[in-house]
Amino acid sequence: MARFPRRARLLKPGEFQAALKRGKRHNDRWLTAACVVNDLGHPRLGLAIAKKSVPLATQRNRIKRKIRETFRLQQLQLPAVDLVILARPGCAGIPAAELDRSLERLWKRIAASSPGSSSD
RNA sequence: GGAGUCGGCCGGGCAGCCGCCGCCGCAGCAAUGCGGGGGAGGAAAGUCCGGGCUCCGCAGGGCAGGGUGCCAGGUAACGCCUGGGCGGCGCGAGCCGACGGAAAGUGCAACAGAGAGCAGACCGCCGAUGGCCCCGACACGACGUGUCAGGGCACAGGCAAGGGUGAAACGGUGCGGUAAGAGCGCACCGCGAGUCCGGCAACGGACCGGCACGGCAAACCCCACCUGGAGCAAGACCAAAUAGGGAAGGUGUACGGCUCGUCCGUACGACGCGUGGCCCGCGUGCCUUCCGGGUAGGUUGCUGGAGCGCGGCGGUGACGCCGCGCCUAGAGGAAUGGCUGCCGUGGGCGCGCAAGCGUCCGGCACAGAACCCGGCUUACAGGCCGGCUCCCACC
RNA sequence: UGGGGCGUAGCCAAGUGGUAAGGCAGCGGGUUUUGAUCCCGUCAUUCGGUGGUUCGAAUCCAUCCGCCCCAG
Repeated sequence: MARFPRRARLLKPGEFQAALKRGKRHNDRWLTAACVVNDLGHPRLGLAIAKKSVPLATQRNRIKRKIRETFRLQQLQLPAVDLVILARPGCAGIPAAELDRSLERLWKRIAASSPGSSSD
């Protein structure tokens, strides 16, 4: 069952810093993913949707929900990495389906980049 | 039926599956699992005001600084709200107004213009009075003087009505008046720190007075009232690792003593650096335990409150009082979502005389709690309810 | 989330009630064989927007918009 508990998230500033500083980056048209391997056996997600890129709070929330939902559904196919998703400027008003396609491309690239995917 | 105006309210609905965040119950050492129940707004926004709460400061009062500004009331408080006054807009219902003081003082007014503040005379008007010139009549006396009547000049002087400048020119209109004019006089309007009456007051009415007192206080200012500073990243508690602070104990060598012990006394400390050694100088102990401050991190503040609903009473109203009922988000890199079906609603297209039916839509606003309230302001697809006004038609 | 600051030509900016300084850049001209330098001229229909006060607003007041900084 695809759940999304607290342990599957990045919680502390240090964890974000580590992913952003040492992580490998995957860029798409609207989003950037920075990921670094962890030793937990499952992936963890952190979101950094800057106010500068998406000025309206309601749109930031919409994007974050969409990312979390697809992460929830895709996490069994992902390797054990800490990853931070950043919003790039200009993605404020894009339609939901466009965001879905962008996310799908990202998940595939992350899954392909690291050989050992989490199996449980 | 149309146009308008004011007030109140909603701002998608119902299901199914999969998730997210608190709370309660049960099980478990725990992680967690199962069950129940809850989970964004009218603006949650802008942060423009006012409070609560917390810490800091503080005897009281005043000054400075800041704010408010017709009057009265409401309120925890307000720059908010209600009622009233005055002014303006509208046929009207209604709407709008930073709306105290310019007679406390100091200032400001470019350019234009004669003159810009108790001013001024450019064009102009007059020239009654005085002056000069022309002419006539009369008197005296002999070509002059005087008196009177008429005409002219614009010299003295008078005027500020009209023209012109300006945003603004020292009350307005009319009549009288005058040489021409002028509040010089009168009527109405305006004005007034006068008197009386009504009103808690703002203010209004009547009478009286006389024409003096221009504008700007979102210029300084005066008057009245209010006002300490910072903010939940406030503040409180627990508290690693590392470094440093304080306290206690232990830890080196030599000699001597005896009750021969991890004992007592005395002396030298020891190590590193500066020169290998000495003197000298500088620097530093090590180990154990405890204490205090305190970082990371964690806990708390954290949601029951000037609360919401209904009813009654008082008040024109804002609002207040009483009774009954209800519990209604508390996250923390941050939940309140995803997919699907049906309905509602809007638009396009097709069929149909029409009602309507079918189909498509990546149509259905503004927008997301972060300590909590009261306001203001700004954004907002569409829709519902009620009061009132005006116009048209008909009975 | 809270606190603070700024907005004047393409850029840097002065001006704080009375015709919007100055510099760089640009454009036109002059000087020079040509270029650089230098000289002259030109460049603000909304002083971020909208209302208001005033005779008059970049300036004073209200409100909205945009940008930047600080506090983890």
